[in-house]
Amino acid sequence: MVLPRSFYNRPAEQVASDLLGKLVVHRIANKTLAGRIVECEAYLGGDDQAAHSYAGLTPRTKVIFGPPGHAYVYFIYGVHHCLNLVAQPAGTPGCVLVRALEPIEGLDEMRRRRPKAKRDLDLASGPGKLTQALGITLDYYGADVTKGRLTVRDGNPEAFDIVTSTRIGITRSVDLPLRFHIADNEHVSVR
DNA sequence: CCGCGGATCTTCT
DNA sequence: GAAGATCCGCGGA
Repeated sequence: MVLPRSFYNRPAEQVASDLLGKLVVHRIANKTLAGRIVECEAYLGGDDQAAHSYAGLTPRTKVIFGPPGHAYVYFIYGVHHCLNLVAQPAGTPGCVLVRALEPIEGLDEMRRRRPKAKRDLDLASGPGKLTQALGITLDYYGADVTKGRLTVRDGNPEAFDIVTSTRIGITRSVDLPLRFHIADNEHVSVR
């Protein structure tokens, strides 16, 4: 079942924690590419200086200030795309960076899209890797993930432990405990 | 195994 | 101008 918009209409850290175990599903070129979210990070409004929305409402960040349940995709270091899911009600910035997926469906196609991945563990174990593996680009900036080709769905209901830690790769607001990942999962980007 | 730097686009100072 | 929510290949230990 596709997650409803109400799922995202909550504080970003709550959405981030609850996104663990859910599936990111992309239908492209008659194929279905799907991965289980094993790691993500919340980016907040207010005092969170690491959040892109901290710069205010700009053409790039406007989707973060918009209604929940949409994709915020951006291009970084001239090389990589990163996928975020917008949380919290319209007018209140907040989003969740999807940092790592465990490949579930369409492995052959993912391998084709990530020729540099030596092992399946390298297919989607990082924010730039997973967008390449699933074929997610700026075309999905602002896309509604409650319908269409890119969606987020319920996963296997098996239980797992959640580990909370500080976020990775940022230089400001580094001490906030806003990174969440599934315990003992091999596909997490940094262990 | 570890550390360094290149890639080369977008946004902001 | 410079830095950035990254990844990969190279060289050295």
